[in-house]
Amino acid sequence: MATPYNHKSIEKKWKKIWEEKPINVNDGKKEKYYCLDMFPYPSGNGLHVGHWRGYVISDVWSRYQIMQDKYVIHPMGWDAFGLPAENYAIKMGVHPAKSTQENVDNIRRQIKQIAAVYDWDMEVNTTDPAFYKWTQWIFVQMFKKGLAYEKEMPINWCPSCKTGLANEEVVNGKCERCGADVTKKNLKQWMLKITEYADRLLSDLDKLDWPQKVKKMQTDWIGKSYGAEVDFSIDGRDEKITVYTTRPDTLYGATFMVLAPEHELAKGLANDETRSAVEDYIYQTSLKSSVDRLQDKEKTGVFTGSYAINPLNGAKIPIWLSDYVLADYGTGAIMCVPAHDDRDFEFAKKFDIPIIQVIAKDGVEIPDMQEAYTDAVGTMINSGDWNGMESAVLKKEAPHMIEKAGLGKATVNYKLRDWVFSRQRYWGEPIPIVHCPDCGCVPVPEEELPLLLPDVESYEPTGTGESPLAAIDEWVNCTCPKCGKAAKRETNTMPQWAGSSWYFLRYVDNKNDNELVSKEKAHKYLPVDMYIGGVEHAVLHLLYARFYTKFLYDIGVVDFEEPFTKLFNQGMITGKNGIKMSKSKGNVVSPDELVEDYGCDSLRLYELFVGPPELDSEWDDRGIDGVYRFLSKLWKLCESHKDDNIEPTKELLRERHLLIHDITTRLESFSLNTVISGFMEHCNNLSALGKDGGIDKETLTTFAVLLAPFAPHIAEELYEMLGHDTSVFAAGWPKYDKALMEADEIEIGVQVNGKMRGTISIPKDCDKDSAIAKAKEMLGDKLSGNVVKEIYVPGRIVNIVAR
RNA sequence: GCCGGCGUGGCGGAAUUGGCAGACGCACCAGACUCAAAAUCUGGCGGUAGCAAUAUCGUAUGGGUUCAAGUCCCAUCGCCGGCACCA
Repeated sequence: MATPYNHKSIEKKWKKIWEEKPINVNDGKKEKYYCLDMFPYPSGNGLHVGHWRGYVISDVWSRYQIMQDKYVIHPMGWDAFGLPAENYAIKMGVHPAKSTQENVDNIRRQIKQIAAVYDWDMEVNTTDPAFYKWTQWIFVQMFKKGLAYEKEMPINWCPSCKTGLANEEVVNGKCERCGADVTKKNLKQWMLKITEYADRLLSDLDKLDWPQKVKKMQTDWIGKSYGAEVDFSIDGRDEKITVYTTRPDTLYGATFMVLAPEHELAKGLANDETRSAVEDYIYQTSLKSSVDRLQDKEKTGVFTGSYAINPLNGAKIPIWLSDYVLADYGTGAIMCVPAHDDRDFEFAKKFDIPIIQVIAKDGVEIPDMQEAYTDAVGTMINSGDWNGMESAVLKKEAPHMIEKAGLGKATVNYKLRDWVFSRQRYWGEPIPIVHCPDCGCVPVPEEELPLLLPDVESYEPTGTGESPLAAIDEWVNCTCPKCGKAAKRETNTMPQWAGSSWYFLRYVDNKNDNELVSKEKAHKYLPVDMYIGGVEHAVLHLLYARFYTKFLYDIGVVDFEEPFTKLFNQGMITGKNGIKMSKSKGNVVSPDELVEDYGCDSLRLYELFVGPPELDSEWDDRGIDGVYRFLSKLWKLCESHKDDNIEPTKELLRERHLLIHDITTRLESFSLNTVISGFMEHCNNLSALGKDGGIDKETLTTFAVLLAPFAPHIAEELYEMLGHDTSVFAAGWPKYDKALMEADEIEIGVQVNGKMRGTISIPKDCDKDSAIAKAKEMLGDKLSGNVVKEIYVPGRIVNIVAR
């Protein structure tokens, strides 16, 4: 009696068995493999099919490693502090601790449906005091090393989220979280000196097996450039202004200088005549949001009334202020060479400033210049001693020449800025610092950590730049740990990235009260071998986590400098027409019903089958029927196998080894969508081959074993049905034999002048003459004219060139 | 503006990296089973011409290299992503 494929009973059965007898065991001898998902923040909406994809990919990969006899570390946790969680709680009118807990429970339930081999004993939650004790501890260590410092400066401010933001959180002048226009606000902030690690963060990218795209994004974000700082004296004054330039070769062409309006000397350079205009310009600039400042296409500026002296030739050049110069990059002041820089050219044209060419393009000065010549290609002119030199050579040598002459120094600059680390919000780790009137900033003693986030009724953001914690007197008022005098606590909290910058270290030792992670376990189980998640964290989380890891390496906590050896970015699953799934668009597909109707195995396969895992894919519910039919077909094929004594035919044996080969090579290269199509194709082939004599047990068993990482429940069931009494995951990964994959007779294409004209069947090791002869025989009178050339590529093609 | 990536049937997508374009699946069409439908099974499914064998065109567009190009080179168009006054 044939029974149809019943996903419900099969999946229920094997979930229970795995719970009783886990398939992933640490016997202390096996090689470890750490496969990590980017942990989710517990949103109130639960998971949709897009979230599933990443978890299915990582689970397939983990199960494959288990079948390679490795002990796989595959943990899951919750990034539960931060803005999204807090905003959700405000909306629902509950305390974030409560809503976060509920959301975690719901998502954990959904993730368990995936039937992933997560080790739930390793679970972490960034809002757990036993966890954030160490988030705070790391901050204290950074403070002690001078890497965490306080600074008052204009920072990015999101008026909607009512908090300061890091540079990385501002996307096109808008808040990364809510999309509101970011403004500037002058606030005293905690900063982390990530710039101290800029060079290592850049150079160590070479060591990583990461997508080129992500490496490039980090490289660009760090933005290293080589150049020179050049000192210009101010005419009639003692002060000097230092500018940064990457084109010191064009120094003779500087015809003016521009300072950022925020530059400390800006105001002082004005004279009685220019003072009101200068002060007005500085004031107007301060009102502009970063969006306005970005979008202003027309250059604006004001002449200060002062002049700088070009150190090379003593030329007097006017000093201007303009908001196209950034205060926080380089020195906040630039020398302007309009002939060889687009922005300077535009500015010079608008304000009628002279343009002096110093590089002769193709050996001549450009007559009637309409745009700047920005290439460093050509011979120097109008440049005193430098005349006749090659610009490209001079560009490299000039910084050292300038340094030697005492006019400045060769220097390197980065676009990367220090990390604004304070948030004026409630739902985050309190920064463990006490402000003492006598001792200044004093860290909370390590034995007093964690510094608990006080439980309060009202936690909504104030919008004033003060944290909600500032209103809780009994928490704020404390005594200085150093001198015992009355003092006040720091009231800002940490950004969401604080916990996610190191959580992957904690999984392997999540109950350790004495250390962030024991040296032994860190050495044994880390770093992460495979990290899987969306590309949206390319410069945020991934840069911060690398920074934290390098710091922890420097203070001896871990013995590796890079946290994630290999990175895989899965593409997004979108709704119809590539529209991002969202509740407001009403195009969210929940996995819950699909699991109910088709089963976890089918949904797992379909998540992979929709498209290449690294690309975005549009979700279409109808397609899941295809994978369900495939599983049903396979089920029937195995169920109809009754005779274990069937010997495989040569064709079946070949099919078996081709199957192993195809699945293994495609899985190894992460081409998971073609793994699934490969299963379907070979299932169809087997079905055809087995029509007469049936299929041998070994071939069907091999199919079940290969399918195990992808559709684990049905694989176990089929494996058992075929008469095996151990788990399919203990079967070991099948090996293919190349010799058995080859057929004796192969079919190859025959072309005449490169056009397909038919096929011939020849022995696999057929020599050229016989192949050509056979091809000509097949072609008959289709071949006309004189044969000029005969091409035979064994196993591929015959091409006859005739005129 | 600069830097990446991509462009293949009605749709999602394959193509051993230069060697039979459209695997696999969805949708669709026809047939079988059925009183009927669903499910299932069998077959078909890029365009044009033809009853057909077959011919011919065809991987965004135009050129090139090659015995052979979806794949390599040059130019153009379109879409997506990143950065965006970083001197």
